[in-house]
Amino acid sequence: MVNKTPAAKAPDATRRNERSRRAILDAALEIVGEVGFSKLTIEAIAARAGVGKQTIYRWWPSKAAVLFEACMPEGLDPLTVELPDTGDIEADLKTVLRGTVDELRNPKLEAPTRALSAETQNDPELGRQLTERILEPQLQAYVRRLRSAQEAGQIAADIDVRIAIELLVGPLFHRWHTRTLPLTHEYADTVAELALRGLSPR
Amino acid sequence: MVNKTPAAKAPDATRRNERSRRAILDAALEIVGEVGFSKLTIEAIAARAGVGKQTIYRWWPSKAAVLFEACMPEGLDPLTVELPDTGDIEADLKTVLRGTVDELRNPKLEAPTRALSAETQNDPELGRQLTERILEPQLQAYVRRLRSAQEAGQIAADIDVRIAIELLVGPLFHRWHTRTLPLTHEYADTVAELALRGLSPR
DNA sequence: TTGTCAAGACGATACGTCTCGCCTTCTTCT
DNA sequence: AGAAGAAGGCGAGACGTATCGTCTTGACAA
Repeated sequence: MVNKTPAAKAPDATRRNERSRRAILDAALEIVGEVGFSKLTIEAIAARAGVGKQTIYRWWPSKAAVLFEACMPEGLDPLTVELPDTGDIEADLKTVLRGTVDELRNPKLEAPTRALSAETQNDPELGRQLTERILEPQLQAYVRRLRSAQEAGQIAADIDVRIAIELLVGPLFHRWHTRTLPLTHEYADTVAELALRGLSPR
Repeated sequence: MVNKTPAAKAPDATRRNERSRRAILDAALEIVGEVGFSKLTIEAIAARAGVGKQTIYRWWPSKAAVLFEACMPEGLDPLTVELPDTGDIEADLKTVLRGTVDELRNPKLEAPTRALSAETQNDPELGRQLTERILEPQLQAYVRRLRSAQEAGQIAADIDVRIAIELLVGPLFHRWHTRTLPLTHEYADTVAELALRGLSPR
């Protein structure tokens, strides 16, 4: 048996229409920015993209999956994600965390990003894919940079770098999720300073 | 003008049926636990609660609002939320963070909690209410406990306690949101230790 | 008398499946 | 090589179902 469900014949990806694919992704991004995720419907995407509904259902399992692909950087090799390494771990982390703040505050990305973040709570499989294809490559870049800092003696050698990462980015995402206080560069700097103080050798 | 929309006449809360209210909240919790938030419908709640749909629409603006009220502790005075203070800030924080981990891992609460967390991303007004009535009272308890630690010289006096809190709970919620690594008591302890190391006086 | 209540009818909307020609691409036959 | 199918994605939209939020009815309680 080839397919999990014998009735489900997989579509032939080699015959796929790239123009339609792009039109769908662009339409989804436009609409979610205009009216929000709850009013983003498959029918509206199809209408704006000038596409049949079946063309969407054929290639994506949900509107969240469409939005996910629409947010994916296209030709970007995940392995190219790299953090700066000037030798000064504090300066480098501040640079990166400030960049994260800028991305989270980017008005063009906010609607789809929040929609996807929300959707991962109720759709663990989507969350798994998002983690694997977007989050994990970035975390691996952190891992490499923090190991480098450990070898330089700037971070205690016995610290689990995965936990170190969460100490750095957790507070930023928490503030973004809860919208309690403004997410600023100053905040990123303070978090970097305090976290590094906790991570440095005694 | 009394109402924002003249046509909207406010219902008379004094004549409200408490039995129906409880049946609705209980039904909502049951259903979201069984089939998830996306399949939680107003019609299903009304049917299971033995209630007319209008009785739900009359008192709540959305299914998320119903779930929110269903998750609210009933007779609990928010001011009574208090963190332990044994004088040992590290031990106390570990106790509290372990409790948070236990709550986040509680199978009965997981479905509604994730659903509400997701909904706050796309509904800022709901997020505001959830922050005000659930999150903020707990944060205030943290503020009091951390100020006490500052007075005892266990935490640097020049640190913004709001940021200190985010350093403590941010990593926990980040792991809960992303489901990357297991959320355990050991993790809570490590976060408390590392964060406190960053917060302690130099 | 007034207003909530349970029940459910109602039109609107979006769902996901399907059917229909149209068109492109690949295969086969002369 | 060129013509004639064969296969399958495509745009369009009809279809039945589900849920939406509003509205109506009659019972009941304050």
